[in-house]
Amino acid sequence: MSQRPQTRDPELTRARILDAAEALFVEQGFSAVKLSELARAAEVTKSLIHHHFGSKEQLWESVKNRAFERYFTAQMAMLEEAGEPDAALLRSSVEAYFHFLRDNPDVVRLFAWTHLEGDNHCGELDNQLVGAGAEWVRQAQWRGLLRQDVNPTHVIAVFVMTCTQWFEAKCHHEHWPGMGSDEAFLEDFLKIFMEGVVPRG
Amino acid sequence: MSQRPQTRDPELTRARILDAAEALFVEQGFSAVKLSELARAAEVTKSLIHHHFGSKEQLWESVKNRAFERYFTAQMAMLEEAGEPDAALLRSSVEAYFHFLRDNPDVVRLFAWTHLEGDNHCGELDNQLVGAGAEWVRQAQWRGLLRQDVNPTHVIAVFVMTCTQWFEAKCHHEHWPGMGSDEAFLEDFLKIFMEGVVPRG
DNA sequence: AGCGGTATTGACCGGCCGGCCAGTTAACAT
DNA sequence: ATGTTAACTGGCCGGCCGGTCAATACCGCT
Repeated sequence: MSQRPQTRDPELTRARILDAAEALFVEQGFSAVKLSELARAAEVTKSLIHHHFGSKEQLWESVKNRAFERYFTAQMAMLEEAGEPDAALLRSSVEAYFHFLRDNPDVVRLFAWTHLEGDNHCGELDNQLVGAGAEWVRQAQWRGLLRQDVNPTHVIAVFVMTCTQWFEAKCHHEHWPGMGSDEAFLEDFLKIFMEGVVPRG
Repeated sequence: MSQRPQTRDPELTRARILDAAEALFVEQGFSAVKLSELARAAEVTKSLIHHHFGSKEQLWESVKNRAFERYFTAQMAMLEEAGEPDAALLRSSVEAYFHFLRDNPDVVRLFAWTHLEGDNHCGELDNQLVGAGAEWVRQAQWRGLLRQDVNPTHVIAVFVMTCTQWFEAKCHHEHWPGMGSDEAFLEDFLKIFMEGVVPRG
């Protein structure tokens, strides 16, 4: 049994607890996680968890806060990189979002858990993101680059939900007959989506 | 306290337990449900639950089996009603699926729980459904009624996943700025989807 | 050096969880 | 009537859950 370092580092301890908690909560869900298990995983005592976070529930809140903050800043960064709105940029935004979810499965599962809890925790942050995305679509519509008879928020919603569900329900449809790889599906989705949002020729 | 009827009816008892269990599991998830609570809700003793179902886990399996069977037969009935494949029928199939989910929120949550558990429980049944749907799309493609450069299974997947996520993540996006009602979203999704799957004119 | 504060520990607690079992009662076949 | 089977009950149990608390170890400040 390797001894813990003698020096104290409360921030590192908090981070270790948060990391272990995120892994377990994301894997098993809030009520299935046992504090004893979590303490073992984080290599701290149970009491220390209570000392730093108060209760299991507050810890769960902290985990969600931290993860959503990460999600939000990543998305905002992507959004700010975007330049002039046009169809090609919409396509690459969808690709970027899809690949972000692929590379961050924890975020996907966290969303799923909060959906089931009816938790709209990341509400304000998300409203900002969606608002910015919708505004972006609206500008492209004004310029005649996207069809104008659809609600811009719905355009965002369609691709966000398709990408999200692709990864949330992976275990469900990955064995469907004829189903392709991540990239093959994205390719076909983009064919349908892009053809559906450009103005009718 | 109303007395239970003196006559015995094991099937009714089983059904009562299954009903109560479905309600609780769907609401709270497997590990958050307590057998004592379930017994109270079903108006039976805890022992009786074990007598009929063995364990909490087996009960959860039974609940899922029953619910997925219902889902499967409903979907199969809808599929068999479908006639000649064409674009209009695809549209009405999407509408039917969307409204089915709207009217069966338990099914939606059940799917979400099983996704998080990595449970591919309804695998075989679903493969049949998806296979039939994809075959239907393939025929429409042969006849030139749908574009031929997309995987038929992906066409099914796109609309199934969008509809599913719309209801699974309702609490998440229902407050997004500019988001419309169920029907308004379905309308816009269909505009995009249908325009995306018909052959380019 | 001495002190205050807090990070950290381990022992402990009340409560309740899922599950079990011995016993009772209704249904039914003969 | 009587024996058999299975539905049903109440009481109980071992274990572990989240949480508490007094005691200790370490750090920063003066």
